Amino acid sequence: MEPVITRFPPSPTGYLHIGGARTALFNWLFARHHKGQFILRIEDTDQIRSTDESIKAILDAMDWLSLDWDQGPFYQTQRLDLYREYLQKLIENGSAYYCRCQPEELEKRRQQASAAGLKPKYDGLCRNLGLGPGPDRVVRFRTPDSGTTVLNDLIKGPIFFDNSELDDLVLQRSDGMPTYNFAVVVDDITMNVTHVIRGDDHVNNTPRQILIYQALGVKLPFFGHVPMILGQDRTRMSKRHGATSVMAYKEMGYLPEALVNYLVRLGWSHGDQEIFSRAELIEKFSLDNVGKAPGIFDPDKLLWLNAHYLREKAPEELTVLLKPYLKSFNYPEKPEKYLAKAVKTLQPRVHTLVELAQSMKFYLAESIEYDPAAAKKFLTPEVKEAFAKLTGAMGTLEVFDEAGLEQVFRRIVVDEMGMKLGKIAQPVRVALTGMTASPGLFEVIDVLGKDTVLQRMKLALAYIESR
RNA sequence: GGUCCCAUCGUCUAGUGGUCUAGGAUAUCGGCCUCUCACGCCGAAGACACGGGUUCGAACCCCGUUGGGACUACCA
Repeated sequence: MEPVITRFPPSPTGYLHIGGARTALFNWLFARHHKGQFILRIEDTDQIRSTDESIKAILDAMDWLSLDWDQGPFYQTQRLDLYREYLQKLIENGSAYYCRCQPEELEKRRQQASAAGLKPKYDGLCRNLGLGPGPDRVVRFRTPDSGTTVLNDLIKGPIFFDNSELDDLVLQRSDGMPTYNFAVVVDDITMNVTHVIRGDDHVNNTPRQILIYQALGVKLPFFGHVPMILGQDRTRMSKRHGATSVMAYKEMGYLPEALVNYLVRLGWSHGDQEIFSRAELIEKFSLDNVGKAPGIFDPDKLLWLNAHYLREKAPEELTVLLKPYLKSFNYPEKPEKYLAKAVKTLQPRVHTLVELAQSMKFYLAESIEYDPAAAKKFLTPEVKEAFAKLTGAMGTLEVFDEAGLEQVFRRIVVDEMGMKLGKIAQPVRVALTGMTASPGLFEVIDVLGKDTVLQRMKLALAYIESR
């Protein structure tokens, strides 16, 4: 069995989007599963729209997702000789011909044709003129006008196309650049690609490509067309459906493993399993379990997965990842150990790194602000006595840890004062965090440390006095 | 318009003729846990688009209808 070779061929006309990332991922997984190779190829033959920034953005995103390639990146603009060589073969064997029709005329004739109720395909004007090269001339493929082309799709099964429906597509533009359908074929042939896995928006291109393979007398690769990812309104994902750029998810505080897990499960499944490690993915991924129906991108489920992976991370590791996000909030610097301890208490309560950074505020800021409603409700004269006693008791504590703290609280509040712990926990929480929702009270006290806790308790006492 | 693809809870999906009074996940709602909020646990509600066949028997096979999507460039 020949080794599997897959490829991901983005065109550098923008950032890597969610759909492209999934295609890349499927190709990567398929190659890794079969212990084959994964190629990265930059399809930059559209010189007007291709940019270096886009190339960098795509590479960055691939890197963030840990999708490494074994060959490339190859650039089509550096392979022009190859396309010319293959084009010559087609011209020589009569499968391609020069055409001098100009874009404007073509457009006009297309409109006339559809006005007359005909297919707006190329009318074959230059087909048998025997034209040679010349300025403003393109090379077209001579599509058979009868017969059927079969695409045996790995995902969708056999699909039949009448060749008469296809027209004579342009192979080489008047500027000498190959067009997509031609360059892909030449590249996939010369790179020995065995499996072409791509979005099913390419299904209709495939018969044209198959015809080119055949005209070249070359063996076909396997094709697998993956259904598209749709937005909430069931149309193709685009900017108006929210963030579509992979890197935008990084900025929003998502973990690459969450995005990968989400993307792979959108269109592929393995029984009832939802969570997959990278190793499991490689082991279990198969085209057989890729569905045929398009999927709608569901931000809620992604968020859930992200929260899941956030919870799984070791606090120290998460702290490292959190640093850049913390920075954007301009908090005072704190030691790594302190950060990790604080992170640990917040981990199960947040969904993104941004949310985590945001919720670190009461641990990091010099002073806290009371939520007005919370202060009004909980920082009242009736907790004064308890606050005073608690502050005093905590001040004398030798070991300032969770268990000891809880003991002190229970002794004073429950035993001595005969109150329910809950009655006093909320006010203390407000005094320490400014909010009514936070990690466990004793965890918070433990992380904050004696000095800060006593200081904030005294501040709260003063606040109560002043109202 | 033409060509092609698709169709199970709101969403992602399991399901490949009988085990389906259709399973899981997410989202929603309720309860438990509890110092709050989360996490976690338990529970509720929620789907085979429709119509014909084939068959002893269809979510599963066939046809049609409807609905949705993609493509229809000297873009990829």
